[in-house]
Amino acid sequence: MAQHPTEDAPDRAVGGVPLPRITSADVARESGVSRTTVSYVLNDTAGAMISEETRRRVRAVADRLGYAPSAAARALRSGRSDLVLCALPDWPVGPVIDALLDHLTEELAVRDLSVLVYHCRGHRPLSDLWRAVTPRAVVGFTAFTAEEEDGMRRAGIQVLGTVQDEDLRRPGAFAVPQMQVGRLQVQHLAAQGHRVLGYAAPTDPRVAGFAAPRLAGVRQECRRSGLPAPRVQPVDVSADSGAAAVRAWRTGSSPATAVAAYNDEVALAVLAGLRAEGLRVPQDVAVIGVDDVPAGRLSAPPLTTVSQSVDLQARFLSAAVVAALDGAPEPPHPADVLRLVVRESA
Amino acid sequence: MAQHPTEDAPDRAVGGVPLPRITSADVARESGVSRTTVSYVLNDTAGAMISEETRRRVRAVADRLGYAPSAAARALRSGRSDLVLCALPDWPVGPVIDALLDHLTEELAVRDLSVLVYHCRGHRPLSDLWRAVTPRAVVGFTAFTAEEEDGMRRAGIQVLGTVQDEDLRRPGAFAVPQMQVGRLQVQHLAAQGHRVLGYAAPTDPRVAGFAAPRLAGVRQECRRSGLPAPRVQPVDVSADSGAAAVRAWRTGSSPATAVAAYNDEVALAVLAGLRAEGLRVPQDVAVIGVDDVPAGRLSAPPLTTVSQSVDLQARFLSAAVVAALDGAPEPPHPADVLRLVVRESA
DNA sequence: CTGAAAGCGCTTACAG
DNA sequence: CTGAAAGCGCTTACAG
Repeated sequence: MAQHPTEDAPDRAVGGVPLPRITSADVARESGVSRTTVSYVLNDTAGAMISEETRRRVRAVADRLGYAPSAAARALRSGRSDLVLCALPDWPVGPVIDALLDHLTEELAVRDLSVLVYHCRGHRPLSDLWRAVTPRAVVGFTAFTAEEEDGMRRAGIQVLGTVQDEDLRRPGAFAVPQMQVGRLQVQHLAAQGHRVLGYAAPTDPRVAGFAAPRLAGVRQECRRSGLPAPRVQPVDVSADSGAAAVRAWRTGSSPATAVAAYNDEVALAVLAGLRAEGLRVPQDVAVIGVDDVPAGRLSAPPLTTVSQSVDLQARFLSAAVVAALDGAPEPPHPADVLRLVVRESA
Repeated sequence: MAQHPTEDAPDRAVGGVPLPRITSADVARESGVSRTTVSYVLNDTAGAMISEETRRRVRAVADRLGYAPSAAARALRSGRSDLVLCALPDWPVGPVIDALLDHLTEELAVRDLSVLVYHCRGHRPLSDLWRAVTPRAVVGFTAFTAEEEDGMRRAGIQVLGTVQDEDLRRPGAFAVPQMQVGRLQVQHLAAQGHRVLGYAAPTDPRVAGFAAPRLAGVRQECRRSGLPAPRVQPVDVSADSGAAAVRAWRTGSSPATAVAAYNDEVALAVLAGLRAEGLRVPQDVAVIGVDDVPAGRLSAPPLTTVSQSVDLQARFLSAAVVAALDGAPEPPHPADVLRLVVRESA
């Protein structure tokens, strides 16, 4: 916005008088054919017998006029759009989902599909949106209610979505097995000889859906390996919070010698807390995170973590969307999405 | 996607037979009025004299049937939608823009506007998209070409966009003054008595648009303060890269005693490089970043940085979009968006 | 090889 | 207070 009004803003001066839209009728008139022909040419409709000469002319005129079909009209007519809607949860997404979206956008662009991202916030129900834009598919990075999902399916929209681990066999489900994430953390820690583990849980209640299965996996693996149950402490993104948790873990007759964190960000806070308490990592306390964020490579010491291999997931997700759209069988889930990245902290 | 086919997938079994859409005609028939009346009631059309009794009935039926107007039809009819499109650049966005989007989504939801985010990737031109969804406004977090912007304006779409510092007076422009960011970094460093500065530039060519003005600000402030020109080194997100830059800064007759980094992520890499080279922060070399990311609070030592106060920016952006939509005068740019956050690294 | 015509679902003058 | 009718721009049988 201009801080001071300027004289030379012709675009704005004539503002409020939008030029009429270029329609297929304009292209038809200008190239001396019917709208039918224009539609056939521009959509490469199979079985339309149109001379090369006519095609060339129509395309040239469309280009010259800057014609772009109205998606609204097309959607109204055909009942479908070229849109894939991604619904994001109301918690901060972070680099993993960002990367997933980027990849998906690129993959689907080659199929002439546009990915639109909706941040589920505040009070507009998602249903307003999908009824509005009638996307071909909706990809949820947050759980849908059963009614919502039913509604979309009934409207002929393909629904893919993250689910909790136990629902992974449902059609359209995709998810990293979050329990497995927790198990992997404990396996690594136990292999290093640690027996008493602390668990750094997130404080943001909105991520509870992810946090619960990870912690469940940690608990389960502790049981399996014959370790005592993990000592859970909430940790938010501050050194103070990390330090408080550290003090709690170190008290008692059997202090924890290793900490599994909900994710790298929380792990970084634990690292800072450990530093503040004068404890060495990994000698006094080992730490392992989840996600493999860039900052984890740069911390002191560099963070051992569980990577979710975004690339594999992204490729699978794109393939799953395309398959759903084509009515093709779903692609196989990728194996080995989880990878242990051993650096110095554990 | 199911890992194994399941028997109990009734939703999928009947798939491909989408239920017909509920239309305003259905609501009209069911409530014994005309479609006109349905439209009047549901849109609260001013000047429509409809009995409270009728309104109640229509609304009840609409609810019961789960009626939601077709955005495609509405857009076709009115030439406008309830959508605001945000165009993201093709580089990784990070938490600042994420926060901006979240806030914008919430602000605009109360005006019944939905924010849709488009990751500009690959080969689909943006114009395909805005012609397709005919949004009320397009907010660009990346520069538009002049033709693109012209096209949108002519189609009656409000265009807001980030611009380089020098264009800040253009209508629809919003931007944090990036040069000012660089100046602030140098001012702080100079106030601490540093005279020879290193600059850690990003290696990703896609962020050049942001990097250039920040570095220009650093250069300018060095000149003004009578400091020698900053010694620029590229740094990517790795300790090795940070260490290489550190060695370069420390060689020669007048080694740098402080480093300004393009952003916090790069600053974290510099910190890691300094650590690897056995240098103390800030005693041997001071470091200042930009963005105030969470990881910067947790690093060793905690990172001094320039915060862009996302809240203020978000509020301004929302207000600017709403004003543009209403044809109201643009809100004043927020003052003091930039804030120095002094922690321990400088 | 090409065109006239219907219809997707909505809103809005216009006419009762 | 309410309804019949036009028209937004497109695609697609259908008829030449």
